[in-house]
Amino acid sequence: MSIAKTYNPKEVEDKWYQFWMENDFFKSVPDEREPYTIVIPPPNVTGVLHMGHMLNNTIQDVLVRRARMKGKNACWVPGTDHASIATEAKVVAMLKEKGIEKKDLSRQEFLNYAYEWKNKYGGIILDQLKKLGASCDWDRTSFTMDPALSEAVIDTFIHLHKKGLIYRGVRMVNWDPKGLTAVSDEEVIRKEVNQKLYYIRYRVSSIENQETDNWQLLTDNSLTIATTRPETIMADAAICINPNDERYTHLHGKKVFVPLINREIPVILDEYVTMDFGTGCLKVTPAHDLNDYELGLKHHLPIIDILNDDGTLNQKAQILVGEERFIARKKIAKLLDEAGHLEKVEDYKSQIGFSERTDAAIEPKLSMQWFCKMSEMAGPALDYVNNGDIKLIPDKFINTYRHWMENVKDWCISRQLWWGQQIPAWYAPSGEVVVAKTAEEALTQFNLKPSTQNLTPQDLKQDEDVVDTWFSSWLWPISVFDPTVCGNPESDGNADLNYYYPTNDLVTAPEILFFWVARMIMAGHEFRGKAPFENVYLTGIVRDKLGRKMSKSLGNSPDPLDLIEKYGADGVRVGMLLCSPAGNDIMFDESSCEQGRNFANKIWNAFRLVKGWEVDENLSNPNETTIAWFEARFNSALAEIENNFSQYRLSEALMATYKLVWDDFCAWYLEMVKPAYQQPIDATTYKATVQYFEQLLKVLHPFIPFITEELWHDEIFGERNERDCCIVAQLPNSVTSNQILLKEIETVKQIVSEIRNVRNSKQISPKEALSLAVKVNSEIDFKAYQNIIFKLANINELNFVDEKLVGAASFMAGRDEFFIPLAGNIDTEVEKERIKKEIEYLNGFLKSVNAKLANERFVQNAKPEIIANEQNKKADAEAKIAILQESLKALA
RNA sequence: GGGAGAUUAGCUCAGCUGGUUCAGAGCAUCUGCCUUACAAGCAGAGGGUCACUGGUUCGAACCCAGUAUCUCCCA
Repeated sequence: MSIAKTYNPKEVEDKWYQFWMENDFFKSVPDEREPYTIVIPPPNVTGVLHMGHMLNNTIQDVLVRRARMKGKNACWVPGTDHASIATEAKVVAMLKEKGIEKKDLSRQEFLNYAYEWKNKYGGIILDQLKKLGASCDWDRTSFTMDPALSEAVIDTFIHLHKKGLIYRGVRMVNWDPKGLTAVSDEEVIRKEVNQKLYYIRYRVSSIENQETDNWQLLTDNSLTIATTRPETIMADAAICINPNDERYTHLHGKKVFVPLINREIPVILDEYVTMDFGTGCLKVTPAHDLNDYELGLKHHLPIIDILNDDGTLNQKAQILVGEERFIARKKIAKLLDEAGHLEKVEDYKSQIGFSERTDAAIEPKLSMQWFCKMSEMAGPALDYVNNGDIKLIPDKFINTYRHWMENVKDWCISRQLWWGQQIPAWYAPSGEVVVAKTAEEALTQFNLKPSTQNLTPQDLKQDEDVVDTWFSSWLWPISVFDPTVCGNPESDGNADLNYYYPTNDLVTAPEILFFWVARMIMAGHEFRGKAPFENVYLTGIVRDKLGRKMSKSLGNSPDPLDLIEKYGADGVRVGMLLCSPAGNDIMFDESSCEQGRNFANKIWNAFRLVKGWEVDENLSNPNETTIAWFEARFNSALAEIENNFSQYRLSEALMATYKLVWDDFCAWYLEMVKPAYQQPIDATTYKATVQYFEQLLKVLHPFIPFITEELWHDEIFGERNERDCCIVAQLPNSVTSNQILLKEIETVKQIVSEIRNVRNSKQISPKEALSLAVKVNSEIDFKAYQNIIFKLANINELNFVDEKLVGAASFMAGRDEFFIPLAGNIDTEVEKERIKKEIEYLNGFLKSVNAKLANERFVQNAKPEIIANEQNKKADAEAKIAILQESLKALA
């Protein structure tokens, strides 16, 4: 049966994935082996696979497969997070299409729809990972809203509240008026927007000292402020000026009237105000601006909130009540103008925050929220990284991590949504609140207080809000194994947790270093007293080849499944890994997948060659040297690959593997041992080659699992028992390799190349056999390599000579001189020129070496081995020059 | 505005503790080849003032300072 000339991934990938699953090769249960654990960064349950996931999960799979093949009990836990905002938005949109409004549903009805949606679409992304070959233990698939994991979240909330680390407070949050929820800083996208800067005059209530030298800004007893948000003047609590601003010293201690509503507010002094921005007078609106809020706190200003949750103006605004904020802005500009308060309007560009989910302009808003105190937890979390218990890869991220942890702000954990874990806080009719797991427990707590006794369960109302999704995912490395220890740090934990935790590696993106990685470390410390992982491998952002971030809106992201369809999963994996050193953004170009596909095809064809060989037991082995060489080469490459992995240099490990297979094995080894067309091969060489092939499949497997598994089961490798599969084969350990042999074969390769060059330049066909003579000046025994040279360079005789050959093409390899007699085919002038050039080069080299050695300070300061090295170089160059000069003489 | 990082071949990147002529790899390009494993291939070749300017050193792509450009994070 003939094998296809090109490898067809489609025919084999699904088959082997199925096979691995059926045989439970991904499954892990605790045993006596050393565990190797990765928890997946749970993708958003609403998500579909994008290139970022591809990169991230390819890396994880390489690490997991490699660990498995090193005899560890490898466990990769998959799962998804419930992504409250994104999912709720999707469900709301879906309901809307059906003509159902969220506000018409009860909480439970809404959740039923949401679960229905999740059950239908929530697994898509995990199925896509299977196409990539991800060897996750699917039996362990977790979801952040699984009952047990949700309970862990609630228990954690109660635990931290008890410890005083969770509190309720009025704080400035990023309010999404469209989504009607607070969003985290990370969910706010800043964009530059063209705006207007309105210059508004406020009347000063009394001016005692009119001896001012700046009347442009102070006409008619007024001052002028510049603002982009004129609709918020009704919420003004003060005007702030810089105390050092000499233009305004006369305003110290004065009051002004807010235009249109004529409310009197004070002029306050603070160096916070930039004197050269706008007019140097700042309106302070504590309820609607974060900086103003802080200024307000500092100066004890009242907080006047004039906005409703949906972004319309409320009663406190006194005017334009009920108008939407942007409409109100236009209207108030008109009103101000009509009343003579609007001095001028300028165009102005500034950064505005938009909700990642709804794209509504974020409104800074004071709101009653639940917060998690970060200062106490940040300390230990920082220590783990500072003292090296957790390594960030690459370590340049330590600075960023440190900076963030040292300036950590409290975490707003409540979200005004239904999809998520409902906050376990219960309110009495009086408004008093207790935190408890159930209404009954809450009742017990209330009954202990004199002010809230004799309540019935019906009197209690649970907090409407849910907790932030990150409040689930920070427990992830623990809760996927044993959710019950969350909130119960004194618990011993189950067998799984004790075996798998702490996990080994976490592979994630640097942009969530803080709000996920750091918080997992906090939670790990809180509940286990141990960091959740040892290494954090930070991948880059996948960009297109123009350097733009891949995004749906730009449409510049290829569909990963299309890529797999086109290049095979193995090809895409190689393509992703080749261009992705840790921590660097990757400029993704489809051509790298093509390279990956070509690589798989190369392996396929190497296999076809070997498979096509017929063995003749009577033949003796002519390839002893070659076989020994590849053994050495394989081991030295293995050591290099090992070293790359130990430093998480995956792209380099792959490249080393790629070269080992393509260059060393295919281009050299196979060419060296390959019998002539339709000739049989000797048994020893065949056996060695098949064995090497099998070893290479193992080394390749973590990178390209499908083709390696496919080939693994071919009959050339002999009868295999059922569980003898590439995925669980054990990687060989590198043993010391024969360095002399490695070096000498390098010389042999050079000789072959030189002969090919001679053919090329003299236009001699590769089919025409040539004769070779060598004048040996080194220790190398070329007899041992004769066969190789004969075969690869089509040489039919090798003569050992003591004198230079005249009328021959010549070259040097190391110190040895080689001649190819080519009667009448040698242009001595060209030859002389070539040799002269080489001498010139060597002289230049020698000069630089001599200069070093003649330098007293070099000889004094440099390390002895470096000096010895220079002396070697000198001797070597001198010897070569001598030989070349003789050659020159011989030609003359 | 504050902080972090980057700048090496056309592209993507290595270059560890300053020490071989150290300037590398892969891809791309160019020139030959349809040599029965592979044209998704084979054999060759070209290509760089290591962003710039100074400094330290016997010696700098590497260390230091400044400049320029870019990226990211925070405000």
